[in-house]
Amino acid sequence: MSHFPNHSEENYLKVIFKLQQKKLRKLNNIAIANALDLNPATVLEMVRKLVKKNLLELKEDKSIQLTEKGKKKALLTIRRHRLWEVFLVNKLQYKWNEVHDLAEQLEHIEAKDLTDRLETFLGHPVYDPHGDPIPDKNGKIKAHETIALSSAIKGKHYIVKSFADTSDVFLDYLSQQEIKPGLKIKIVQLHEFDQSLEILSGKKQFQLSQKVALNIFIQPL
Amino acid sequence: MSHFPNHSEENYLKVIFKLQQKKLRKLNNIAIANALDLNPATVLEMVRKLVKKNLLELKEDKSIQLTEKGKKKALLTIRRHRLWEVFLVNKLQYKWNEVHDLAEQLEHIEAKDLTDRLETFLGHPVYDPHGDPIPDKNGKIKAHETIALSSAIKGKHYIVKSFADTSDVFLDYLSQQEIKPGLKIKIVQLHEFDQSLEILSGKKQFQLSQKVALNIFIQPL
DNA sequence: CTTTTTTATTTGGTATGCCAAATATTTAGA
DNA sequence: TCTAAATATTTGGCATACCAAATAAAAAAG
Repeated sequence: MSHFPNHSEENYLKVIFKLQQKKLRKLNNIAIANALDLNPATVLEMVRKLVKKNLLELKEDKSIQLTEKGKKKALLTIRRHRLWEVFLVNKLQYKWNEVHDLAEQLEHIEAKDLTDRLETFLGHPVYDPHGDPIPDKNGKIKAHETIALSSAIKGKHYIVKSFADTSDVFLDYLSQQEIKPGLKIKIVQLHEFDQSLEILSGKKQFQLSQKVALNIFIQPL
Repeated sequence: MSHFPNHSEENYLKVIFKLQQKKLRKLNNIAIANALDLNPATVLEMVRKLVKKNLLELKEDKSIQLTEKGKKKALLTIRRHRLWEVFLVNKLQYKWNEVHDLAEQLEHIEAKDLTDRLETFLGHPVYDPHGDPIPDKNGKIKAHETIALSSAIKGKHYIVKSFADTSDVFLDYLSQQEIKPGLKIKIVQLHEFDQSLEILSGKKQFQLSQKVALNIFIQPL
């Protein structure tokens, strides 16, 4: 039996998709290595393999890009990930900040129909518990018109939609502060000195660092 | 990320447990190799590794046996497998004969609480869709001294232990009637005509069809 | 334009889990 | 008991997916 060769491959594609979205300069091996916590030599090997499989391509400037095929594969993995997250939160009563790692395992399970059945069972959810949109069965994703909290305007009202960072530490922090998708906030004060902001939600007012604000996506209300 | 080393190991333990149950003479490498469709040399290697890990032991006659530790691990894997099968059939509407391979993948997923949450979500099923009993969280398979409610005796007191049918419709029905494990009941009346029964629980009295009674397991109080 | 730093690549190595084929050992049949 | 068949074991190899360390090449800085 082949040893779940899709796991590694899918993780690479998913990470590359996410890095591409961030549009940080040109995407290189080291960025991928950092994101996956791997050695650059390892990444190089895999990138070559994925190029051979027509899932990645190298542009003239040597930056790494997903092909259409690779992008679709990445999006279908993301789809599975997000649907499982919905399952874990809505059905198994996990907290929204606890499910990432578990979904990371479940996303690689492949079986005829599984994802679509899961989607049906969950009632065709459009967003996962972190507020991120769930790609459809063709890998199409609804682009939501969110902005980073760090670029919010003083005095305006917003609704929290989703988060850029999915690490445990960040999600724990958010859950401690009771910040979650759907939270309605008002920007009370912007501090130029350290780019931190003061925010009002209901009667609770709190201050967020720039680092945090960069990782929270909001929409104007 | 560790490379899911538990997959192989768990498959060996599970298969060995099942072969042991069949009590075919003494269990040897070739039997395991056949069951897993592997080369005997491969099995030998793994058996040695599992002996080193105190999951298997070799008896004087060189037959392969699970240790207590190994047996427990096997049973917990079987538990996960069977619970996922229930999920796939009852929630995702797969047919009972379609789910084995998929459950084979799901059973290896490990996360704090996952199995117990799944069990709760599924309504503490006692049998999987194939009619096999599901081990509890300690790896114990209930050698049940329960009887079906349909064979209860008039006037006696019982406690509801489990259910044979774990389908949504049945579980919904039970929850409407507020019947769940732990409920104490008294048999008020047996109707010979249709084999239905009248039951008293606290101050609430209700009638259950034979079909329902066949699917409820009870113990004398 | 040269030096330094960063990035890419090569090389040799690891672990897991698998294989086929050769050899040794055990068991059982005659 | 001797031999044939079954089983166990050894040996050398393969693929995947990783690594560290050395080297080469490219990019940035001076």
